[in-house]
Amino acid sequence: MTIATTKRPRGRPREFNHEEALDKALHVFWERGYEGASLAELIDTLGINKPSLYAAFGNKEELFRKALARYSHCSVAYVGEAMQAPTARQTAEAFLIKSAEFLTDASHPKGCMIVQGALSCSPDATLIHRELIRHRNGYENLLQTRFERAQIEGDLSKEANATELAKYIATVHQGMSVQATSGASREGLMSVVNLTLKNWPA
Amino acid sequence: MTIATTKRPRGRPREFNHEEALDKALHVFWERGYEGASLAELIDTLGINKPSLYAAFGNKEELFRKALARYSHCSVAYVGEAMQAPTARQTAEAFLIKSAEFLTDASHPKGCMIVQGALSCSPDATLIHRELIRHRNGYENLLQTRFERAQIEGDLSKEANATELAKYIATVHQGMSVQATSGASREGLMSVVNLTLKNWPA
DNA sequence: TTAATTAAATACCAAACGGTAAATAAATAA
DNA sequence: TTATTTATTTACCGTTTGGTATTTAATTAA
Repeated sequence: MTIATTKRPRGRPREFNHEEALDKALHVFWERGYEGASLAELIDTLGINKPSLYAAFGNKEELFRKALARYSHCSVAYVGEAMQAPTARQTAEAFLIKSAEFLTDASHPKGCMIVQGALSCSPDATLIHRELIRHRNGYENLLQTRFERAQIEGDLSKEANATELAKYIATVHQGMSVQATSGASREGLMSVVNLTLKNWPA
Repeated sequence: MTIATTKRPRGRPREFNHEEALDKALHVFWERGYEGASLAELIDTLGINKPSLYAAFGNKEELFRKALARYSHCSVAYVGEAMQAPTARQTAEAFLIKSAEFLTDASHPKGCMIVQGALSCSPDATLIHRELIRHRNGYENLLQTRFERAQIEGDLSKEANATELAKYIATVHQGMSVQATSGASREGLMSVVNLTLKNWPA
């Protein structure tokens, strides 16, 4: 009698780890963007061949969407945490400081995939282009909602404009992503963060 | 006797205007990015055929570089003007306000080509990627030099950090470019500009 | 009129693109 | 053992990519 393991599925077992492969795909898309990532580089990096990739993840666009979901849930998890900071000011601070660290982290490509995955692109990438815009708007709305809550809770002046404040923070974050891709250091980004937070509404 | 015109060159005259064609190419690269712009779309927009394009401009990379030069000299001329404002504060203000207008101008693609022309890209675009980084750094250095001059001239506090201030303004500009491409309005960008200038060092 | 020069037009090139059909291999179920 | 199921492998598909050789047309110089 063998040890009770999870029951194996019916046919030939796949020889690669699904999540590890998705993680590798994410890194390729992260560095190259949606269109800049070729299927050739993807299968080369994943170490599997094309039909296996298609069987496991669908086509290139579906693979990108799955990589994007993983990116959102894992890599950019710090955004959600920042929203839980006790005040609006601390939320903005946590979001920007964590961003400065994340965007220059040596363990993965520089910059933010949601910002740069399909900014200028051919008509073929229109759907992904729009999807990433929706994601960026989503994060901006998260900030706005958090700031509105802060106005109700009293730690942010009612004279402040939550919408404008959210767009300001989001814009700085997006600019920091471009800076990171251009080779800016973590210290360089932190100086931007400090200047940005200097004029927080009283 | 005919009117004295500019002497015609030797062979068959070209049937298109060189600068107009370059301008059209610029718009394609501006919207699509370097890699997202296909030769097919370029020759279709320019209304000439491939061999004519190659004879007039070299290959795709050279065409991009020439379009980029035109972009720098014409479209982004306002940057140089902003540097001539009487104070550092007025320079930053002029630069950001003009940027908000430029990035959302309806007469050309949204966003800044120097920011988005080749941000995430395949290895084929490495040289253009680096060229655009050099351009961005160039503008940042322009700001820094202007702010250092202001410290000598006395309209900017010597306790301010010109390098950090320049990076801050450049970062906001780059973020505004992403915002414009994502559909942000001119008013939205202006609110970012106002918040950015709010904390200008006394 | 002819030769020389330059541009435009047609047709073509190899390579890379995203994507798949068909054959083979490895596992479980009966 | 055999049938069934699923994954891997190989080979291939049509299309698009950036880039050219060749032919034809339009102009000036002689």
